[in-house]
Amino acid sequence: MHPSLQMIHTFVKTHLFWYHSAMRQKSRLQALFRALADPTRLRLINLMAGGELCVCYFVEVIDAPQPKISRHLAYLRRAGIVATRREGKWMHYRLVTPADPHAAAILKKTLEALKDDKELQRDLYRLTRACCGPASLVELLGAPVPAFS
Amino acid sequence: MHPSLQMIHTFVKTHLFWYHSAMRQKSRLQALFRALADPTRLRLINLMAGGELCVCYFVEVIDAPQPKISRHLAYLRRAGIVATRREGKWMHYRLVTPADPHAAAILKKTLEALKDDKELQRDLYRLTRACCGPASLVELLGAPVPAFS
DNA sequence: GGGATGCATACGCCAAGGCGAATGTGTTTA
DNA sequence: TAAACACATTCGCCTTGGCGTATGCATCCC
Repeated sequence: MHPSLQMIHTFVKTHLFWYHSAMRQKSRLQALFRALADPTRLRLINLMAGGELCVCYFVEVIDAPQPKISRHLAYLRRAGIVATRREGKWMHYRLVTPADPHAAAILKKTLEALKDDKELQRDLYRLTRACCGPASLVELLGAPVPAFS
Repeated sequence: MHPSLQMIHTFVKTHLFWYHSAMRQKSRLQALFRALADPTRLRLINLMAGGELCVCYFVEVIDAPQPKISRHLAYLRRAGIVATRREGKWMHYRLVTPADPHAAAILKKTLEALKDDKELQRDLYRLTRACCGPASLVELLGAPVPAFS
């Protein structure tokens, strides 16, 4: 490869995150499956199925270190499955429908499957407690009330 | 852990492959997604969609070293996505429907998605040539004629 | 402005798994 | 029975990505 092209490639690989991840994926489907092939990410997706949530709820419900949650959310964002919205200190994450209709259909089926999982149903229960129960994050931290279904 | 239990666990982990892989998977879905998160395996699955095939066709169509094909087929077998049938020297691989109806639905959607992929359509074209075209595997090696649709 | 809060990223370590090359195993054929 | 064939497995190397820990960055509050 020509030196200047090598430099460009190195720059792209180092700095342009989205371009880099787009270059690496052989197919949209493969990227989707890699994103779904992790238990924590499946839990996150299941929690977002009811509507957008801010990170503190994920940390509370999943009961994992915050960097772990953030890393998985970043992975989902790179895969184009979730989008973010900033509201002051809080970052809200929500599911987005993939552009590829096939990927969208597979993600939809996946969400239906997650809905039937016992452990993931417990996550949703813990989410309602984190939001609305006694000593909820809403009143403890002033966290924004999620508008989940 | 009690020493004897540790010994059992070590034995299981070393020798009982199925049990080990079953222990490791947090959920059926995660195992399915890991199996689908590879371009070669997606190509294999797409080729099997029309019916069972023996390994030589995969090697011919994918144009990859035979051990690579065998390794990916073994991965799919461990994931419970394919089954095998021996016929003399030849090993036939076929798709099987997962026991979990959700996994089955997702796999079905995936197969539909693969059907629309241009590159994978070229694989199917190459398969017809490998079977039925001039200098096909059927007449070169006496390979069994696949009964694909 | 300075601390506190909410979240993101960097770093080092480790396991999973993909690859080519070599070798092993089971079956047919000569 | 030995060679040929079809396929499976093993080995060493490397990349991906998961994790905890520490740190960086942005925003809000006093």
